[in-house]
Amino acid sequence: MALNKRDSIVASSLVLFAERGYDATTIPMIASSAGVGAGTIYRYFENKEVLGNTIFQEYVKIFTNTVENDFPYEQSIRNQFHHIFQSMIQFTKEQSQALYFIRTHSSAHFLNEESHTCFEELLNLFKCFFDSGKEKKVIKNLPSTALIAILYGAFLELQRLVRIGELEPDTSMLSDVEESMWDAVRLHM
Amino acid sequence: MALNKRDSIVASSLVLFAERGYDATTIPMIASSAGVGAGTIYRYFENKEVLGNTIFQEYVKIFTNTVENDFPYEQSIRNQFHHIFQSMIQFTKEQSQALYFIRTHSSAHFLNEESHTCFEELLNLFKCFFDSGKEKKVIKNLPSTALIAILYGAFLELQRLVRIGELEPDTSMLSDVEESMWDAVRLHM
Amino acid sequence: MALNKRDSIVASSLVLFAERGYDATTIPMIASSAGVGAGTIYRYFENKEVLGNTIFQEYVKIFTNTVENDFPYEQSIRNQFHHIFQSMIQFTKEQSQALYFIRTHSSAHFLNEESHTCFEELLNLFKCFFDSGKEKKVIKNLPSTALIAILYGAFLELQRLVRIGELEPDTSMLSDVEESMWDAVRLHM
Amino acid sequence: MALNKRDSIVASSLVLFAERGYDATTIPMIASSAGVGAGTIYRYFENKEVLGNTIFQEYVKIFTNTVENDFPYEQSIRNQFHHIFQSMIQFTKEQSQALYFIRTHSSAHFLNEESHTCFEELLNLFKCFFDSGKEKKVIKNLPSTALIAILYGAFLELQRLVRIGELEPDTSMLSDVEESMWDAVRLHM
DNA sequence: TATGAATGAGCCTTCATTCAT
DNA sequence: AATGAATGAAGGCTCATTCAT
Repeated sequence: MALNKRDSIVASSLVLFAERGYDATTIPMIASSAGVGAGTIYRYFENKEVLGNTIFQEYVKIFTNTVENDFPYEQSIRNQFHHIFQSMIQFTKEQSQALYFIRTHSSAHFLNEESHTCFEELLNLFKCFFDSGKEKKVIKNLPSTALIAILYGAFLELQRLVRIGELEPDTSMLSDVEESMWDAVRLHM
Repeated sequence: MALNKRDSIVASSLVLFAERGYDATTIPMIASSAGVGAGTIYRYFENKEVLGNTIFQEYVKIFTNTVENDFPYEQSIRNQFHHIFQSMIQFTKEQSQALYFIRTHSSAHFLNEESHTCFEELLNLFKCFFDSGKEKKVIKNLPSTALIAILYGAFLELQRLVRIGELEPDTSMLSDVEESMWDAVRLHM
Repeated sequence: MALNKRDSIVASSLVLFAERGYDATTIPMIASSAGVGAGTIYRYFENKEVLGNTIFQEYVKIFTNTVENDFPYEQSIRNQFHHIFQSMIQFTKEQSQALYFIRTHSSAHFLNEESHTCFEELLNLFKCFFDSGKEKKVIKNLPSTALIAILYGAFLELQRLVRIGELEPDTSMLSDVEESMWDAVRLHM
Repeated sequence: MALNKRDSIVASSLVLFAERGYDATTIPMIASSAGVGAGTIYRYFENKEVLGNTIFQEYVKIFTNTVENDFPYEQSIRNQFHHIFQSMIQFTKEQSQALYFIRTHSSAHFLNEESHTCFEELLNLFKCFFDSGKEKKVIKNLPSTALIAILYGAFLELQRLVRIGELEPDTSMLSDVEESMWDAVRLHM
């Protein structure tokens, strides 16, 4: 926790935004949780809205990078799906609060154009994957947005369970879940 | 809209809570939208928190009832799944705002014990279904909480797309989605 | 002091703005001086800036009306001057703080276009008078803005003395001052 | 502008206080305008209030000295008046911001006893002049405070016009103004 | 000596809640 | 029972002031 002040503010904000939501989180809460004065926050972020957008974009980008990193474009759709699923798990592990924050705020009123674009880019990654999968007749012929919703929605809800301690994310369970979600999107012949 | 005042307040609150979120909705907003004086709301609800919890519980119960109603306990797991899926769609159609409100507020900071219990009961319905399905070797051997998360999470995310107009909920698409989600949870032999 | 709330707020604001200046006067100060809650001020004025502008315009208009009222256009320049001087004295008596507030804030940073226009109209009254006086060769041939400055500036400073109790505004002194100021602007042949 | 730091702070403060007013001028503004760190200001002035008072007194004293300097005690009242008027013009020219600052802050809330005394001393100069003039039956028999108000008030208002560019301070206009103000205070027989 | 990051008191403003009507 | 004017606690934010470097 003994990071520099900016990181400390970001970390505390993320946790509070995830736990209570942006609107129910006050600047004094963030300040005290980050161990800084309320005024200090304004040395790093113009205002609360900018803070919210910055954090949103920062973590969406980390998520996007996690998925994009070493993406096995040359391999089978199933392997690509495996990569995506593993990326989601890895991001969840490293940034347990971040994914939940992104989920609960991806259409929040305070998000600006840039944040939306940033989020679209993430979704676009998934879209490309599903489109190529549909082309190869490996993925169900549902709208890509729907396929993303199924994968992303299910994953987020699972992640919520892990967060609140209702689900133990051991390897075997995770691989079962991966199989379940693959079953959901793949074309059964 | 000429309901009695209480219902009018509940209806208006639901819409506003769904559209703007609980924290960003003010009592005067609700009052003016419900066509009553601000003070009147306090004749029916002790305070904003009670109002929020009441609405949450009310609609979760309606959802629960929709699923429980005419539940085909005697029929196949697949038929039971169909019933559940149809119930979700029906509830979505009838109470388009309600499901979104429940989704976005199911772990809101203002919810009290009773609200959480109420929500657990809804999830428990699904749990029972999945448990019996697993027993009969028709449903994947994943924790029921995980299966619920997959079904519920995916459905909610899809519903969000419909809400924002990104997805057209025609019959054929819906039946494809049902199939996809059944694929996700059923045991493939 | 038992006026309605709006008037009470206006009256208190005027006194405080005059005594401490707009920037050094806080909303809580006004509220407590007016005997209302801080929030109440915002039922009557959108914000502090609007409050400042409203008061400025309100009193400038009263001043303007005081001067315009029964203006003896048909009479001699000297009589017109007498009317103007008497109007200033009357306004000062009735609204002792107002003139000082106007003086100290007539180029304040918070004034909007409308306030400036309103003030220009007041100055224009004087300008017209001096212009007609110059035409008739009764008033010195100085720019009207300068003549206004001399009359208005001197009067304001005198009024300040009365306010702080350094000068007793009895009739004979006032008529001497009027004579002095008339001497300042009239053309001596 | 490469003065020592103290002078640089004083000069910058004067300009900002004159332009924006004491209350609307922040310490960081002064610091950046003076090219020093914000903390440095506190090496030279205990706090903002002390800074304000110091500057007020400093410039009032310069004004006083300008008037006192080479005062023609031996000459006629008219000549003395000319000296005073010329001093005011000279001070205005050299310290254009200072006179405006003094004018707009001469009864500011932050001024302490010493500042008021200092200002009184300036006024006292004028008082002595008018008293001796009245004794010699050259000046109107008005209270000296009133005569000062007329001279000083008119002059300040004129100076404001020059400042905002509404009046061109050429020699002929200035001598007309001097004549006008002399007419205001002198005894007409 | 000089700095500017950090602080927190206090500002303006909003809004849940009360209460006289 | 219903209202909405009034309230004041609390939020976001600014800025005079301090202090470690």
